[in-house]
Amino acid sequence: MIKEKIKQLIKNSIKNLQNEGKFIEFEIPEIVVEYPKDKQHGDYSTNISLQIAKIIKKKPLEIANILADQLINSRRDLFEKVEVAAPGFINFFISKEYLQRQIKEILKQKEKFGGQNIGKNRAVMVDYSSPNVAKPMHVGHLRSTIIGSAIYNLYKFLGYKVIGDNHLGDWGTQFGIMISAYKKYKSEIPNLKDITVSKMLDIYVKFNKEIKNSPELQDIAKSEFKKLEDGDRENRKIWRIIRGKSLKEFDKIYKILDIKFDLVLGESFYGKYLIEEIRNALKKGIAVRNSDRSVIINLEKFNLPPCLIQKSDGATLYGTRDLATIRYRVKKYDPDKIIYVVGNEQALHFEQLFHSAELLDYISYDKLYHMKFGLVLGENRKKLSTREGRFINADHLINKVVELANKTIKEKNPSLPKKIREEASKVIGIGALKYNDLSQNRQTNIVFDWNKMMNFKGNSAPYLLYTYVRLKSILRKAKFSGKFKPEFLEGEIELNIIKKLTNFPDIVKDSADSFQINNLTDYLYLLASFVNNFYEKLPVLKAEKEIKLVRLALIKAVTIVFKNGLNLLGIKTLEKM
RNA sequence: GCCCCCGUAGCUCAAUGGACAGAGCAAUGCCCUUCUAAGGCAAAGAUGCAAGUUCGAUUCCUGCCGGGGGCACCA
Repeated sequence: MIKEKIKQLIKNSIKNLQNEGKFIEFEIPEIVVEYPKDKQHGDYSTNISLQIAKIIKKKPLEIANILADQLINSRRDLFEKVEVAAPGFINFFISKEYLQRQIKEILKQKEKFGGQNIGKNRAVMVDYSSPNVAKPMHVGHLRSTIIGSAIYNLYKFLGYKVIGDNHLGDWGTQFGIMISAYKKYKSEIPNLKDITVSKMLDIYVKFNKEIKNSPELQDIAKSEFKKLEDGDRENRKIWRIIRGKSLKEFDKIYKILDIKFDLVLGESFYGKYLIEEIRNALKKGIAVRNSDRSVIINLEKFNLPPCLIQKSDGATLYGTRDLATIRYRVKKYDPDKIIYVVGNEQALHFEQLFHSAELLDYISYDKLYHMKFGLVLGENRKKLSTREGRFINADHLINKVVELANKTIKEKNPSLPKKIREEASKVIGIGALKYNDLSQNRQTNIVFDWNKMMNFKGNSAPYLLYTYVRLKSILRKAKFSGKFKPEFLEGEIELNIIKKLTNFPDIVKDSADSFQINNLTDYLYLLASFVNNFYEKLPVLKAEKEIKLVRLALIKAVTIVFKNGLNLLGIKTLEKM
């Protein structure tokens, strides 16, 4: 946590100067420490002197020089130099000795470098994946699943008590459609217990097409859902069987992706709280009942359309269940944050939901986060729609990527035994798939592109894994004994790698705080390119004894950080590929 | 019509209001008798338009153009 250290030092320096009467009284502005983009500008930088200059209307360079003097004198062990760059940037160059000590720290920590107890067991809930029952999982849910599980890992690593909840879409009018479709096409399904998910989808799509021609089918679907909600025995039975079948399919995907949840409650779980939910909202005067018997929460003061929580036929909606879910979660876990990993398209819904939850006094608005991401669009740049049967099946995608990985290994490394190859293809293929989603921050919609998904070069998981494998290969040939003399670690290439390694804890924290996992992927990619440059230029096995030992230590330290970093992304590491 | 997201190199992406806008793919030229060439090195290439705030704008404000999504009885 060098960033925090530097922040503290700056604060102290400013206070010292103020005590000496150097600056007139002013509030210390927010101190921001950055990682500069290139080597020339040092290892960390801040433009705090500019901020101060703005407040006290003095020359930034002058202030920067005074501050820099203070800083270097305060920690000669930490900084090699503290340099002022135009117009008011202060660059910190970490000292060689400090870096040499850091490699020992990293090696001491073995497999957990960067794990911190910032969370102190405070709870964070992550709501992710949440596919709709009775439909195949598609790429959109895959994004939520992958991003959600990474954010889960990050918070866990920081010491939070994290609860991952797969909030299944297993309730609502869409289920009314499913039940109606089943009843309509019953003759095609001799035994409900043998129904497959693809058959479910088939009749679902077929029924939706029919709705377009005869809109009265929509009403039938609604009433089937109402019956389900009211406890109709037949509908409950259909629901139970279809739900169970779907869950089995989902579990297969979660298993291959190596994704776990603490809770899989689903929307249906909250059925029993919904009447109370509506009554409660009415009683508090937050919700009102319209003349047609529907119930809404007015959100005009937030410039939002009202949130409907009960339909005129008495049935409940998405919003009702989500409110009940929040209330349940707060009561049971008292989370610091609830993070919803859901696509952009639901932005309005979450705005409504979060404001409603605050109005109802369940939880404050700023503890609720919609971690949104761009939609995955089809090749025609239009939204993929399950209803219309246009989607990319997650199952299919996973198989295809793993298959390609297998083929690639066969080409690149034909001597690798079949069994190892097959294990490696899973790690590489699924890693590539995950990395592709995690390395992007922007909320731009993504046009689904097979070529990109299958790109195993450059900034991709296979590149990171390749780097890791090569390091492991060296460690197999010359075992690292743990003994080395850090003072032999002094080449620029090696020191730059150590600098990078010491950033790791800061990067993990920043990624979690800002929900920007691509900070972490960018970091790992840059580290990998440093390392590739390193073993291209500097021999390890053939180096002189002390140099060899210290380089082995460096490699060992890098593998520790790599392993931690990749695991946080949900990517496993491997020994050979 | 109203609201939200987005517009950066030929393509896909990066950049808490900061330094010279970073990468990868594709295309060009080098490097496998040396720890896995899924690699390394070199050169080339970009902020939709117009004003504004600022010492400083890809980032913030306003307008326009372009793409996508959403707007109570779906989730």
